[in-house]
Formats: sequence, structure tokens, C-alpha cells
Amino acid sequence: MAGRPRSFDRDTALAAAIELFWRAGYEKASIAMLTQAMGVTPPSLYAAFGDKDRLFEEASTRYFERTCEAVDAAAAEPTARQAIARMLDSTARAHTDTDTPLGCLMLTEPRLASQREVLHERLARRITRGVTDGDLPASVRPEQLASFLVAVMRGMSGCARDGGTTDEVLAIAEAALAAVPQP
Amino acid sequence: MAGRPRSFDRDTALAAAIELFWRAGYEKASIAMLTQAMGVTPPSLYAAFGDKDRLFEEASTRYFERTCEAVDAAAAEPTARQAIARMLDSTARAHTDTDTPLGCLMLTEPRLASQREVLHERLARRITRGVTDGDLPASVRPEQLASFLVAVMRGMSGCARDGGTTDEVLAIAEAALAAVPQP
DNA sequence: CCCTATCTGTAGCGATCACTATGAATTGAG
DNA sequence: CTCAATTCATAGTGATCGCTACAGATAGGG
Repeated sequence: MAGRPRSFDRDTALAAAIELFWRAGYEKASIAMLTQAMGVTPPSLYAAFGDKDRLFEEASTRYFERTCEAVDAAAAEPTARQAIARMLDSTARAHTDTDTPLGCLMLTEPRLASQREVLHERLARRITRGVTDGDLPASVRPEQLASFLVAVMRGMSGCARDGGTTDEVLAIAEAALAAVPQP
Repeated sequence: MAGRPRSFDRDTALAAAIELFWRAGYEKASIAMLTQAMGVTPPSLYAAFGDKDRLFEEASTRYFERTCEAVDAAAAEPTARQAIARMLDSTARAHTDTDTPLGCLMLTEPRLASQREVLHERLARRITRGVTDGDLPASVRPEQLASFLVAVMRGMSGCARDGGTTDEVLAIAEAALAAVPQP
């Protein structure tokens, strides 16, 4: 028994929701704005995604998955230092990319602390590997360096949202790299 | 011609408003929450402070003045590196002080970008003095290092808001200091 | 005393918030 | 075809938003 088919593409609508949450944040992105951006009426939105919380959950999860791909790509660099350099560089460019909202949803949204914790874990793991690989000194404390990097990227996101240029955010990344000890 | 005297202390009420804006942010701090925290009815609030925007303007300005005192105190250290170290340390402790809301209003609130710019200017000036004083190498670019420090402190504020401990935020400060070149 | 000026609390303004009741429209199954 | 199932758009729900009209209360100047 099939009913009337959905008149919109769920993935496309979710992408529009991600874009709006990213640009405006969870609180300021109202249902009215979301329905307009997604090209969907409120009842359709609630039928397809549940309530606003669950829509945000799904949107932020998909956003996080995409972010993790970039993190993994950077982590694949041969040395931990190169991995960190690439992550900082790509982060700076992504945060000021004019094709997307400024900054980073995961690093900005207050309610996404758990995602930031996962990011912190991944960074700490890559740094730990760098220590065991010998391309970082044994004195490095992975948890501390990971916390520092999350803080810096968060600051880069805020700088981008304040209107900082790509060069300005890249300069932050470059300065941060100086805090990563060499072997 | 004097009328009925005000039944509340304006400074005390403003202090309560600062506390609430600090804890909840501009958007989430509603007039209802503000009036309750300030111990004042809505008409009294509007008569004494104008609208919500002007109340926030006044509250954030007073907050900023207090912050600048701490910045000046740190900048008074004999060398730029010591000044930065003290600023990072006091920032980490302030952001996790249990007597006040977590994090920093100036570094968190989106609409306070101009205050952050002033902070950036002050940092750049102190760093420039450090270069001319010779306690920082001539290769240092003050604007860049200042941007980096603002970004780090912003990240520290976010970490504190996410529930990070004083030790965790202090660790970020310590790691950041490694990015400040020695003469 | 009266008059004016200012502050007070109550009560409610229109706008917007997240969310939904309702019934028409569109599908496949029988 | 009819029927059940599902989605659709309209139009609204009560709650909260920032803000204010109003009238009673409290002061000083005459």
C-alpha cells in the first residue's frame, strides 16, 4: 500500500537545512526560514524529519561526516606535523570559502560539544601515532596538543565569521604550527 | 521638578544584566529573564536603559572595560613574552572561574567583533613594543601573532563553555605560548 | 493643599516561535 | 473503478518574543 509520493528530494532538502543551520546557527534558524530554504511546507518537514531538534541532529551529523573526511585526508599525511599543517591549512581555507557559510558549524554551535570531543579524540590519536612513529618528540602530550589545536581551529572559525580574510585565517594557522614541536 | 525616585540601584541592575548576557548570550537572554535577574519590571528597564540593544551595548561596554584592565595589567609585564604568558594564564583562569559564567562574553558574542578588533589592536601594539624592545625577534609579524592569540583565547573560551576544566584550558594556554618565538 | 514630573506594576499589544489539526490531492493494491 | 495509505497546502494552535499604554504611587515646587 503506497500513498502519495513525496514531492521533494529528501537529501536536497537536508542539504539546504545544513546550509541554513551552518550560516545562522540552531537558534536563529527558524522553522519558517528552514521551510523556505528547503522548499517544503511545515507539515512536510515534520513528517520527513521529526521536530527541529531531530532535523538538526541529522543535519549536523551529515555535516560532521563530511568534516571527518577532510580530517582523515589530513591525518593520512606521512608525519604528524605534516598532518597538522594540512589540517590547519585546509581548515583556514574551508572557513573562508565563499561558496559556503563562513566558519564551521561543528566548532561554533554550542550544542555540538560531543562532536568536538570526537574531533579532539581523533587528533589526539594521530598525535600519539606521531610520537610512536618518532616524528614528534616523546615530550609531547597528545591530549594537550589536541586541545590546543581544537581551540585554534575554533578561533579560526570565529575569525572567519567576524569577516577575517583567508590570508588572515591562514596566518593564524601558520602561527599555530609553530607550537607543534619538531623531532 | 523631581518625580518619584527610582526604586532600584542602576549599577546593581546593570551588573545582573551583564551576568545574564554573559551566561546566556544576547539572543537567549530574554527581556523576561533580564527583568527577573535585575529585579525590575519591564517599563522600568526600558525607562532606565532604553531598549534591549542599548542595554546590551551598555552591559558589554562595561564588561569590556573590566577586561581591558586585566589586559593592561598583563601588558605591563617587562617583556612581551611574559605579558603574553600572563594574559594567557589569567584568561584561562577567568574563563573557568566558578564565581562567574563560563567563558568570555566579548570572545563569544557574535555582535562584539568590534571589541575583539580593539583587543587585537592592543595585543599587536604590545607585541610591536616587544620587537622594538628586542625581547621578540624582528621576524615576528605583530598583526599575525595578535590574530593567533585572539583565536587561541577564543578557543579557550569555547573549551570552558563546553565544560573543560581549568587544567585543560591552562594546557591550551601553555601550548600556545610555544608558538611565541624567543629572542 | 494642588500641580507637575517621574517611576511603579498590571496587563496586553502585534509579531514570531515551534508545531499541528484538517481536508484535499495523489499514489498503488485489489 | 474503489479503497486504503501517504503527502500535500492552508490555516491555525498556544507560548513566548520585544515592547508599551495606562493608571496608581511618590517625590519636589508653589
